[in-house]
Amino acid sequence: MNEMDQEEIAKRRGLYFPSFGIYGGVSGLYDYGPYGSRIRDNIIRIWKQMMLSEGNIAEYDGTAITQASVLKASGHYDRFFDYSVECKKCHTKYRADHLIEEAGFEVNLSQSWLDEKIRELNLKCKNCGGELGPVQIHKLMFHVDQGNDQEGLFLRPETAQGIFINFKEYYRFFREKLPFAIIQVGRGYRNEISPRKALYRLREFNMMECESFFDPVNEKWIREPNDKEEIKFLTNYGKELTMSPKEAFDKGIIKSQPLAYFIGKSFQFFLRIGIDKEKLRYRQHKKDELSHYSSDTWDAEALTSIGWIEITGIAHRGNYDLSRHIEFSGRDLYAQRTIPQKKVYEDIKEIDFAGIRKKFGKDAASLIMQIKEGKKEIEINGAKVDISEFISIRKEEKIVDRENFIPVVIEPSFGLDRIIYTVIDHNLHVREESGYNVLSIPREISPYDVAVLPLLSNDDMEKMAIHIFQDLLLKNINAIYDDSGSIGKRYARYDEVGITYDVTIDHDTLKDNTVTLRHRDTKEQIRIKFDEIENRIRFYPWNGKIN
RNA sequence: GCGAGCGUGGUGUAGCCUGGUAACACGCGAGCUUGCCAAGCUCAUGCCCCGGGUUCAAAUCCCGGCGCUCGCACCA
Repeated sequence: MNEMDQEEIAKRRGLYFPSFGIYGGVSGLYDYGPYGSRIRDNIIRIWKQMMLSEGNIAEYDGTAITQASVLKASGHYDRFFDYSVECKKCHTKYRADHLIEEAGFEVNLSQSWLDEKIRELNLKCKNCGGELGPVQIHKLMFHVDQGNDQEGLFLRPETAQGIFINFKEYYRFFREKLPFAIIQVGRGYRNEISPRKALYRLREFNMMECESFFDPVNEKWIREPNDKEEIKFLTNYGKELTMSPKEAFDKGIIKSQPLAYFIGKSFQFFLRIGIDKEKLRYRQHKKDELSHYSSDTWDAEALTSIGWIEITGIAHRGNYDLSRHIEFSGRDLYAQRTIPQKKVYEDIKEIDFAGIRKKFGKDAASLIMQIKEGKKEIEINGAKVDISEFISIRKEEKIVDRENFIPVVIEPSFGLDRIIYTVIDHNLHVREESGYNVLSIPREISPYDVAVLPLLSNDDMEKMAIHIFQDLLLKNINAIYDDSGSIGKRYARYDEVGITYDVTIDHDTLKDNTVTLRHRDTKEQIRIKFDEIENRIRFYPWNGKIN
């Protein structure tokens, strides 16, 4: 299936389409239509269900509008600018900060500094030796004008930060035991310079993120990594390996147990929603490719008609985020671990308030305040006063069996839109015999459970079909009804948007309440009583094969 | 942001060079066909990205804007 086919079908069939179409659209913004929205929701539902079924994962839902101070702590505020220079002669573009780094200098991220440094070092175009133009700035975060934060507000460039900020809420929720994880499904916003390729690079996009927290001395998830599935790995040395995540961890290819665990988990998720495992690999980031905070990152990449694309990143973020938020907010975002009991002696300062009051009278209040502030030199009206006789230090014995630490984080982060693109790419086929399209996505993510179709458009059959349609709706089955055009045309219509089953009402239905159940992939049909439909599409879904 | 190409019914395209009634296929709708895999027939619906200019006349030529595709760069 080539790239244009997907976009054409997506537009024509209501999977997704450019936003604000009647006004010409805005690049990098796409809407999901009637079928696309349902596929998307089904994928989210499965993902949440798989994650929450771990038992020690809880859900979070934060706002997209974010205080500048959060993004200063996270590092986005400083790093979400691109500084570029362009060669005046051959128009090759460079990152200004990269040029200076390559010249061996520490970079100070300000536009004027970069500009001056390039002149000072007399840097030239690497391509043609031409003179470089002025340093240009590109803001990669959307700014929201307003808010009481002096810097204004921003749309979040990732959903993760809200989770880190609320770490303590969840730490309490999990009764102060690690490991646990927090998931969030939501939108992120990046002001891409040139969004491209439909759902591949968007300005507003859907993410499904999971932040899992560990004690660094016991970095271990509650379950073992998958040892059943053979997965293709591409290491940062460029070596290709095929093995299970468990084996990859045991052999030290993946250094972190939870990282291996979530690779396995994500793999099972991908298979379940219909991604082709032959077109899936996990590629380790090279040293120079790693984010500023990460010591190891593996990207799940899918081979699609636009090449290998990153659909999920599983990153070891260390304790970067929490330690930054501790530093910037001054708040306690520590976890605690139990340690062997030990005795600690603490100095307790005892102050003889009565004695001070007796000696200094009305000046006592000022003195006591100064003592409490911890001042070394106590004075009254500029004159030093000796108050040592009123202060005594007492040693107190204390038993300590807990200590603070900053948890480390493993983050699997799923790019939902790219995943949807990949699922469609991997499942959209052209029927050889007819040349028509079939979207063979798994039943679980089908936009509707079933299409209800009268064979003929006559009153009796339509009446019966609508009756069956209503009955299915009452059973909470997502059914869609259609009596337009010929039966073959309708089958083709629903095959193309991935609906797995069609129920057809024909002459026999009127006589004996049976219908035919057709399967999208095999085009086979079986005849069943209409009150068995639910059973055969929900509880014991028919696989489309006739014995 | 630069360079190149492009923007015509719901979708895919022709027409543009050489200005003069906008075309084809599919789709969608109504009907006939009583038919199980986009069948056929009849009828109907519906389009020149936006703004300005040139001209008697602009889908067509010119300018600007917006958008798309590819390449460069970017992808934190």
